[in-house]
Amino acid sequence: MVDHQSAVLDLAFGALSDPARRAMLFQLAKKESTISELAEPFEMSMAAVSKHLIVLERARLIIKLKEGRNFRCRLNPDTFQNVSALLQHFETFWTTRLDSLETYFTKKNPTRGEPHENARTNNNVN
Amino acid sequence: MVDHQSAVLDLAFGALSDPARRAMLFQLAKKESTISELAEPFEMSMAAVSKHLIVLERARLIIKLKEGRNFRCRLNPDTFQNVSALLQHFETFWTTRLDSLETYFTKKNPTRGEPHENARTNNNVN
DNA sequence: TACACATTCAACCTTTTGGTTGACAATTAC
DNA sequence: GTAATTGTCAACCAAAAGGTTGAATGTGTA
Repeated sequence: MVDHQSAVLDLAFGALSDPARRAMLFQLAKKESTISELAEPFEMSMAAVSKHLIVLERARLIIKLKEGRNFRCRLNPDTFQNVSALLQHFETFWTTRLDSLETYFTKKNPTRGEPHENARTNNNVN
Repeated sequence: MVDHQSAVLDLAFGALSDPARRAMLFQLAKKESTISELAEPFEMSMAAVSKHLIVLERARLIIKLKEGRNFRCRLNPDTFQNVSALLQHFETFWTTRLDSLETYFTKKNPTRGEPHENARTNNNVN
C-alpha cells in the first residue's frame, strides 16, 4: 500500500511539474472547461494538449466527463488534498524538530558548534 | 516574476516526483544527514545519490552545508511552504466555487442538469 | 608524505517526456 | 448522406531523466 501510494504521488508531482499543465489546472480552478477551451491559450497542437490532460487524468488531478463530442474537465480536489497533506507533513516534521531542539538548547549547553545557525531565516525563495 | 516563480515550481514538483528523492526528504525530516548516510538505504551508486541531492538542492528543497569532507544536508522548509501554499490555492479555488454554486442552487433552480454530482465524494485515492 | 574517505565530474547508455504530423472514430450540423 | 468538429491514436523525433563506471578533487588521518 505504501508502494501504491508512492506511485500515486509520483504521478501527481510529475504532472504538477509542467507549467502548461499547471496553467490548465488554474484554468480549471476558475471554470470547468472542454479540452478545446483548455487548448486555446497554447500554441501547441491539440494532440499535445490531449496528452497533457491524459497525464493530469492518470494522476487523478482532473476528471474528464464525456458530453456529446466534448469532454468536460474538472479538478479532482481529493488528490490536491492528499498531495498538500504530504507537504504539510514535511513542514510538521520540521517545526517539531526545531521546537524540540529549541527546548534542548534552553535546558542544556550545546556541545557541537552552532548546529542550526540561520534556521528559518533563509528565505531566498526566488 | 511569474515566470521565475513558475521555474521554481517546475524544479520543486519535478524533484518531488521521484520516490527515492521523497524518501531522502523523509529521512531529512527525521534527522539531518550526510550524503553517505542518505545513500545507505539505497542500492544505487553514490554518484546517483549525489545527483538526486543536487536535484533537491537546485529545487531549494534542501540545503547542503560543507563540514570537513562531508556535506550535512537539511530540509529547507520555506520551499515546502511555498509549494504547499500553491496546492491549497487550488483547494481554495475549488471550495470557493463549490460554495458559490451551492448558494446559487439553494436560491434558484438549476437550469443545467446536475452540474456537480458526486463532487467531493469521489474519494478513490488509491 | 602517503593513504583513505566523501563527494562530484565526465562519458556513456537506456527509458521517459513533450512535442510534431497525419490518420481515424465519434458526434453534431447542414 | 455528407461535411465539419472534437478528441485520440500511431509513428516518429529531440531532449531530458536516471542510472552506470571510472577518474578526479578535496579533506582528514597515520
